[in-house]
This record gives sequence, structure tokens and C-alpha cells, in this order.
Amino acid sequence: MTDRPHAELRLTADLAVLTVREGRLEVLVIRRGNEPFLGCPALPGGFVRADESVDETAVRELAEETGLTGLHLEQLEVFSDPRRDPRGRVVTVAYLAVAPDLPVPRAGSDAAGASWESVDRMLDGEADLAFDHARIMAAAVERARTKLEYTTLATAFCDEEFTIGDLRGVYEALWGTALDQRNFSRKVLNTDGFIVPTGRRTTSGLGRPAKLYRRGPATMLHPPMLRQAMHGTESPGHPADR
Amino acid sequence: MTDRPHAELRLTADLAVLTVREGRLEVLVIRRGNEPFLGCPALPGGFVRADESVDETAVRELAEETGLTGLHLEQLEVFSDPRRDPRGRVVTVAYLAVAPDLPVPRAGSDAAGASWESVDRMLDGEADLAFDHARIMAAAVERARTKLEYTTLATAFCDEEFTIGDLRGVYEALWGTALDQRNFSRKVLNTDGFIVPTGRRTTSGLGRPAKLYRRGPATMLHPPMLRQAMHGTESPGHPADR
DNA sequence: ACAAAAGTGTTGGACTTACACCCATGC
DNA sequence: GCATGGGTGTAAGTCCAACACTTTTGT
Repeated sequence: MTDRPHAELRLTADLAVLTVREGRLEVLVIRRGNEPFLGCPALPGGFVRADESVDETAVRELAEETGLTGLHLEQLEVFSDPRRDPRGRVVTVAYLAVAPDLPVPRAGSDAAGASWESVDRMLDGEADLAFDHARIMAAAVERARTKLEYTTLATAFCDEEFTIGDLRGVYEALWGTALDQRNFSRKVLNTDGFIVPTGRRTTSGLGRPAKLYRRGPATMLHPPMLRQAMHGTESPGHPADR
Repeated sequence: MTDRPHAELRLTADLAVLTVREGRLEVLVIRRGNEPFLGCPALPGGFVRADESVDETAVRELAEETGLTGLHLEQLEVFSDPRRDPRGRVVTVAYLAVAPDLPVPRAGSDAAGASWESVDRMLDGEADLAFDHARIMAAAVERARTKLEYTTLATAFCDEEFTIGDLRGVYEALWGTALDQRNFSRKVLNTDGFIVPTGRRTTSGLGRPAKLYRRGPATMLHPPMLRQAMHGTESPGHPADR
């Protein structure tokens, strides 16, 4: 404890907010309204205040910049390369946030605008994300993919009430594989506390009405959902657009 | 990006270094040589310097305070309650480090001393760990327990060369359950890339000499090691000392 | 009637558990 | 010899992928 920091250090929280829309994994990005990286897409986020924890910063910035509240939020990783921000020493705590398919969020006051964008497009190298936000986004996607296997995270992508088909759509969008509908529902229903029936059914929609469910009390899945593809392999109805 | 931090904020890296010794899960603690918490047990750690990433801070502090190098290191969680440090605003990035059963590390220059202590004793409420280090330690143990299931983390607790019995001892110490030796070795050997034989065998020791292995290239386990206990249940040879 | 989506039944194979039994060493 | 740990064989039970088939809706 002899060393003291030699230069001022600032701390931020940045959020990778993921959702599934029309079978595609999407991420919330803002357009930067200031230098550096003026006009570039970036993740929402901002500086930690003196009287708040970083977790509180994340919640506050999410609400301020995008109007979203009540999402699943978890710490992802700290990014602290001394040269990651041209303005000086800025360390960021990256968060993974998971949202249901919400109406396009309203633009906040800070950012020039916020919008859902395809994760594939943001990460294919053309998008010029600000700072190291491409790395943060990639870490968030990887974390979400992994956590689908052994936690109930997938339900955080769904509305309050959802069908097993909706839930399967989340897995298919994140894993890019088609899953067998029949085996999927059995597996989900046989996992205690994953989802609980509400008693209601879907009214509109093609095909036979589906039972509706909401999140159950479980957070960990035993046994895990396995990532195996169907014999037909490859992605579901919505092709991997690029 | 309008808000600027109002007060100076300092950033530290703190490490929960875990190992298994004599069938017990142990953690490396130092005795604090300064106020606050003078004389209390604490996790090794220190301030982030201007020109280094937090990951680099963790490696450096570990070497300086304990003499340990080359360990498995991973970010655990950021602890940032504004009142977690009586000296002012100090945010810490907690790390999980995993070490093989090394000789007692030499005391470093900063700390009054470093020693291995039983995790159970440190977390049973009597130990008066400094700051929020009990929470950090608990998070590290929980993370290590979980990661044993679906990653090859257990090999980081072993020496360069180890037997399957050594590896099983790691699982038993962390999970507090006895595992069937016969099924355990088959499971481990049937998981591609988990461990690779060196061709050598143990020379000394009770019973039939065991084949020696080293870590394989795999990092994730498919399928995961299941936490099931033997029918006899409960901990192995070394009773849960408390 | 047909397409589309939900849901049930069933079978073969993979994996797992529990345990019998054999191997190699120190004392 | 016998205790101690390493290692192989195997049968019963469980889980799961695959797929045939039925149900219920919209058009």
C-alpha cells in the first residue's frame, strides 16, 4: 500500500444492452455527440459519480441515455488499457444488460440518438465502434451465449408473459442453430423453476395457440441446456444476414 | 458524457489466491502493516499505477507481496460501494488466482507477512478480515466451485505434473463431497484435451504408482463434471475442520 | 383443405452410477 | 500377507436426439 496513483484516473460504466428482435440478436448503440469519435456508434455509458457505486452508475446511465429501466444487469469485465481513451486515463466497467423486445427506445438527452442494431453488423469490422467498444460487445455476446446454457438468462430476453416458442427463439438467435421444438419444450418444462404456466394462451398468431408462461424462481439450470444442433444444423428461419 | 467525477477516485486490485493443501481449500492472506485495519488479515493487493492496466497491477502486486508468479488469474468482480474504504473513494477490482500446493510463500516487503489460511476459518465470522475482503473471498470461492464444473480450472490447482487422484482431491476439497475414484478417472480421461499423459508414473507414495498427466489444451468441459456425490455422500478423508 | 405452430408418444443410443474385481506397491 | 490407492469391466437406470403422429388455429 505504498504506491499512490500518479495521475488522475476516471472511472466509467459502459453497457452492452442485448435483445432479440425478429429472430436476430441486436444491441443498443448511441451516436456519439462529442469528440472523440464524434458521430461514431458507441455503447451507452458514463462517468461514475462520487456518491454512487459503479452498479448504480450503470442503472442511471441506462435510464438517462436510453430510457430503459428494470433490465437484467451484470458486471462483465473491466477494461483498463492505459491508452484505451485518447482523453486520458479512463477505466471502464463493462456491463451486460438483457432486454425483452421493447419498442425502439427514445433518444435520451446526452446522446444524439439510440437505436437497435444487428450485432453481426456491428462486429463485422465495418462499423467503427468508438473506443474498445467492439471488444466489450464481443465479450457481452460471448457471455450471454454461455450463460444461456447453465442459467435462466434466456427468460430476461422475453416479455413478462411468453411462449415456449419465444424462449426457443432466444436460444436460436444467440446460438445460430435450429433447435427441435418438441424436445426443447419437454426439456424446459422438466426443469423445475425455469418457467411457470400462467394459465393463459396466446390469442392471435398463426397455428395452434400456445400456453403462456412467466419466469420461474430458478436461476441456475441443472442439467444445462445443451448447445447441440438438430441433425439439419444451421440457423433457424431467419438467415444470418450480413 | 457531461458528468465529471466530483472527487478523487483511486483504483486497486485485490487478489483472492486459492490453493488446496492437505485436502483443504486455503487462501493467501497478509497481515496489514498500516492503518486502517492495522494487524487484521487482508487479501494482497494495491493501487493501480498510471501506466499499467488493472490486470498488470494484479500480477505485480501478487509478485511484490507474496513472491508468487505464473498463476492462473481472472477478474472476479468490481467492488465499489462509496463507503467500502474509510480512507476515501477506493474502488477495487477483485481477482481470483489459483495456485498449486506451493511451499509457504515468502513474506514480501509491503506486508507484515503472508500465509495460507483455511478458507472455512477465514469465512466463519471470527476472522475480522479488513474492508469487504470477506465478501471478495466468498465470491472467489463460489466462482472457483462453479468453474470446476464446466472448465478445466481444477488443473490450475495442480503442479505441472499430477495424478488423477490429485485432480480428484481438488474437486473433493472445493465441493466438500467424496467422488468415486473409478468413475472420476474414466470421466476425466474421456474428456478430450482435459489432461494428457506424460508417460511417467509416481515413484513414492502408498499403493500402486499412478500415471502422471499434465494440463491438456481444452479450457471448457463438454460435458461438464457433475457435482453429484457418491452414495455414501459427504466429504472425503479430510474432515471439514472447523 | 392446407399451412403453420403446438404438443404427445416412442425408440435406440449415449451417458452415468454403483459396484465387483484385478493390479502394483510399501510395510 | 495385507493395507492402500490405481485401474478395468459391466449391468441397470437415466437422459436425450430423432422422428412419427395428433391437436388447434388462421386463411
